[in-house]
Amino acid sequence: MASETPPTGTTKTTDPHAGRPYDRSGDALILAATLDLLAERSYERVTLDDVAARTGKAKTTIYRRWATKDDLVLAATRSIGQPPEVAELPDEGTLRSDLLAVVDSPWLGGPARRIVIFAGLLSAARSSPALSDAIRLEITEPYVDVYRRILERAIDRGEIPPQLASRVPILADVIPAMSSHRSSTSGGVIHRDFFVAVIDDVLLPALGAGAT
Amino acid sequence: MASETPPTGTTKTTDPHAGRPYDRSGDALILAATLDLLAERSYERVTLDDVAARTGKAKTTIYRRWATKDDLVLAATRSIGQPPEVAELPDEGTLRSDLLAVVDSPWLGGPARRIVIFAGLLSAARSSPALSDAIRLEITEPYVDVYRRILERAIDRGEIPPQLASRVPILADVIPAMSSHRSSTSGGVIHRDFFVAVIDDVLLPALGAGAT
DNA sequence: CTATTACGCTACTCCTCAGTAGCGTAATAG
DNA sequence: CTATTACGCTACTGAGGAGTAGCGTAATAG
Repeated sequence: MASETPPTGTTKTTDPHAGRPYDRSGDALILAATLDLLAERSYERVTLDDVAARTGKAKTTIYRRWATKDDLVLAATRSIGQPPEVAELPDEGTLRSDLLAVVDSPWLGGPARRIVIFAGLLSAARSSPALSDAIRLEITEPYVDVYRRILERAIDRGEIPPQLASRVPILADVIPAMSSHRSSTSGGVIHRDFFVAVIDDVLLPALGAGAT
Repeated sequence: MASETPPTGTTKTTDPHAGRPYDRSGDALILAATLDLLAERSYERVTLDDVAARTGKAKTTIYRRWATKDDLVLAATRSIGQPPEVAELPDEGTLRSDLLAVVDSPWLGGPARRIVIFAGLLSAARSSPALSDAIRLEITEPYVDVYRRILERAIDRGEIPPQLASRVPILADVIPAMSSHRSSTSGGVIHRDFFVAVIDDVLLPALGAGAT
């Protein structure tokens, strides 16, 4: 079922490869265009003809790589990978600057585009449980986890009193939740001011850090 | 365009009404079923055949009232009306109990169903700007406004220091944002504990009210 | 009673879209 | 060179779903 990578390049059934080779360079292009379209319209309104038109590839070529639309979207999801902050947690010295570092991360093209892509993935998640699981496990959970780890490290550093540790799990959700909600209700672009306000007016005060 | 109420009952073109009258009782049933379906699947996956099947009405009957699917969903949105708290702000004495009163409101069948209906409306909002505007103006904004007014009244009562007034607009969004996000990511039902945690671990501490 | 209008039903049209078939051509291996 | 396999293209199938036509029947007014 999961036919993401048809020929492995080695150990083919008959012949390693004779004939014209796969144009691997096109794959990234197709997956990126799929994500872009998903960010623009909802999952159900993205057609494979759209993807073909935008990439200049033939629809049949796309189907030669991914058997179904769901497979394509799944592969596009997987192509995102995890946020770089998972591998290397930002360490700017203070909790506030650490949070801003995650907000300002260029991952997925920066905050504005990142939010919109998340919204697109969210619409896709409603269409298939497999897709939903993949998005949750590979994208949203690791991302929220970055915030969680940053908050916990602030406790370790003594920046936050340890008795507030129980609030960390729910507070780690605040920035993603607020920005997703803002994006989906107010339709337009989200400015950096909004993220700053969430941090300064919600998150940090909830940790007793702001000037109450 | 807005053909919500075909015959006004008075001042018809030809005749006030001769013949079999409209079955008005069916309208509420149809709109309610539309909302239910919208809560179950996304907008694009709700078909008028579904609505017809669930209500026992004929699809043609539905089309005699609402010209298009969008008109039907728009009417269903309008049928929700505003939360009762808009007309009468809960006054339980403390900010915390006021917030819980809104959370526990039976509006739209209580918190669990309310959140799910909101999610359905959100998916509909992506399909038409007119629908999006109606949902925002008539549902989400009045609802958030209830939280805003409750917070402001807490300032008036001296429960919150007035210099935190600038935080109120963004804090009014916290409960709707967190619950929508939780609902759309974790798929399942939302328990009351979650709302309580948002209030006790996020909202109230951000106002300097919790035991920091 | 007749006239009128709504209802339910079946069957249809039209369109979009996922996925496929087949062909001519481009790129590689040997 | 030939053999092989991928590509782009056009054209197609088939399903699903919005919206419509027409008919027989139910409910009202007069």
